[in-house]
Amino acid sequence: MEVREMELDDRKKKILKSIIRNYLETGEPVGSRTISKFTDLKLSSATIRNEMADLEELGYIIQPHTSAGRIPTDKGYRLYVDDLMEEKERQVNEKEKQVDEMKEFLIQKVDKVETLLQQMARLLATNTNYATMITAPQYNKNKVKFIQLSRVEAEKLLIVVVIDGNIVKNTIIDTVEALDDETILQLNMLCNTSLNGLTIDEINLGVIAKLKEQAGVHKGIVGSVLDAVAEAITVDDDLRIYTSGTTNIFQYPELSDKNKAKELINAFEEKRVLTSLVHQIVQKDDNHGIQVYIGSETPIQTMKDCSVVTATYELEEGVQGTIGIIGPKRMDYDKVVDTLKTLTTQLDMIYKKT
Amino acid sequence: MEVREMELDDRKKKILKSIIRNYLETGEPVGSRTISKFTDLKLSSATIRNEMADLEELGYIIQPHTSAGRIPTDKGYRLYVDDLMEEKERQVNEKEKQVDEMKEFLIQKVDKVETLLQQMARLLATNTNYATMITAPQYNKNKVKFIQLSRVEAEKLLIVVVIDGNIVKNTIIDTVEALDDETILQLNMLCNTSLNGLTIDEINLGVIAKLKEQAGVHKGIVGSVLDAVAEAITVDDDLRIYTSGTTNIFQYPELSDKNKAKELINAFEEKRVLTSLVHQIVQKDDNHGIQVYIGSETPIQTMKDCSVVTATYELEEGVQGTIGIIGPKRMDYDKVVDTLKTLTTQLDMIYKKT
DNA sequence: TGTTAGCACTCATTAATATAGAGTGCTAAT
DNA sequence: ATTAGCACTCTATATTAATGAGTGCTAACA
Repeated sequence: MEVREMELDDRKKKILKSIIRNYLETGEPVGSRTISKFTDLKLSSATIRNEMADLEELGYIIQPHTSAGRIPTDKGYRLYVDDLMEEKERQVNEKEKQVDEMKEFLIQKVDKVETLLQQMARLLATNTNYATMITAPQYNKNKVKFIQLSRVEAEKLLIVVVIDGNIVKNTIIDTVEALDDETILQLNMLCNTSLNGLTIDEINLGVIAKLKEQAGVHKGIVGSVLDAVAEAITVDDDLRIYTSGTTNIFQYPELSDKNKAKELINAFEEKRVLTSLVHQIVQKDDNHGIQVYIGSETPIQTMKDCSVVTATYELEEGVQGTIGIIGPKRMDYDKVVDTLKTLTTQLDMIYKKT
Repeated sequence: MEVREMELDDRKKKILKSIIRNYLETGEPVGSRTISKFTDLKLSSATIRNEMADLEELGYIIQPHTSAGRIPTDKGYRLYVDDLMEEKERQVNEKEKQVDEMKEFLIQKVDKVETLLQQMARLLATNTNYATMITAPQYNKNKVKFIQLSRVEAEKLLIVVVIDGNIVKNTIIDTVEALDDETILQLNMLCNTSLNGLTIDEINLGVIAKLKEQAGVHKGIVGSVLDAVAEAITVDDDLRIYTSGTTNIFQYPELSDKNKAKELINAFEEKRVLTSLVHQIVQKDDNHGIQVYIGSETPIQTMKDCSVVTATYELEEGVQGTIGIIGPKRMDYDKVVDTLKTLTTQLDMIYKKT
């Protein structure tokens, strides 16, 4: 047997691409005869068989069992996504239709971001037939715009914080003693003068500690108020994840095994599991930070039989969130990436203009 | 053949009860021999067979196929729940343990009601092995306590509404023209004097329309502000449903058929579907409004193969919500009812005391 | 030297068949 | 009224056989 470096020449690539394409559609192992007819290479099945043997040796495809066709490995998918996949020449019609449908959704008065996100998730899910998730925007880089304290009961204080992007957060706290109007006014002044313009990150870091020290006569109250402010602006970022179409996974036999399905759907229900998909730091590129995780590449163990595609969206400067699409490894990468691009672009346009 | 009214005598009841008990445990059709040994009636299987034939004729049980045992019909379950079911003599230990576990959860500082509800749902789900849902409290009967308008940007107005139970709702609206401090002050006065103390229902009914008419110089702005207030207090009550353990249904073969499972889980994901389970008007009885829907009795079509048990809880006077447990028709009714009673009582205690 | 036809072989899927067992309904005896 | 006994039904399970898709390898070919 001749020992030499095996090359992934052009023909092999074409064959691999055909195999993957075919598998993406059917979900069945694909054999040499199919490829022989499928491609324009005019090669006999026997030749294809030889090439396939090579591709298997190179680790791009694998046989589920001895006398079956080949299916792509994670490595194969990776190559496909990185090199082989072409921007699909989708009919403009379809694209337009999709965008229209989206606009229709968006035009319905969605004052609450939450509603918008839930609708987006649903739209994406029905459009792609995969499971989707959208995180609420992270505001940590945004600045506090306005703080207001007001008494709602003798010993209860309402704290409202507005941050860039006009996100409102609030808490009600118990004050140990009743506060008179004068004190509340002072507290208001203090908070606004010292916290406005700071980002949430900055506030959490240490400003509060300093402020507490500086607090004069109302030391105790200032402390608890500041704590409450800090909490109000930090809390619950991890909870706000909207999902949809989780039951779409039943469409894909390779995922709808009872145990797998249970685990997967569970992950979607326990949304905190999904947080590891969130892009922590979003580098601004024109690709909307699209990332493709194939099989075991994904950060979530229970999704090792899936592929995950994530993108970032930006409602306003600095108000960003993550969109994720989760499907079988044989997901239609072209379409998904394309859809995500369209969606994020669209969002940018709609919201940036306003 | 003798024609006579068939009686559901005591022995038949005992047998029916045994059949159902047994079926609840195993999920398998139960045969005459089993019952013959299971009960203390000291009857032979042949006798049981005769009785079973009668029970079938009466519509309480049915044979899935000719040579199988019997399973209860919805009518059978209904009789069981209404008449045959006894307060199970659960070991106090277990009950205590359960409550303790619950308290442990509750003691963790759960300032946000949402977090509490989500945790409760989860706790219930793991405890019962069924799917659970909890609605956020409805506040429609509660009164507006406090309204505050403040300017966050030149032409943006923040509206904060606090209602009984210290629920805070807010919106930001665009004002057509910039408002000066004086105007805002006036608006504040107007809202507070005319809306405070009214229930949400009342406000929605017609107060706003009247107010708009009375509005003097700032007619336009008053209108939009009031609309915003109305919207802030109405919005999103239907969205706030927390679910957990939906994948538990996979444990029950009769539900884990792919299509059924898909439909069911979907219903849980599209939470609005669940709203029909909410008790619209809660009559105050010591049974916590516990209701049992068996099979086709349930208001939700997709759950016609399930049973649903609902109860109401009350965090504070007038702040009520619904808890639902959804499982197979052969759910452990005793345990579920019992658990719900314990939970709601416990909630009442914890929150009423404070 | 790369390509192809041909053939023996493997293995999953499907269908066909047999077997075992649970449970019933009915009859006749107690 | 109750029960033992038996023939009968129907599901579930295991066994076997048949089918066919697909491979790897060899030898012939351009």
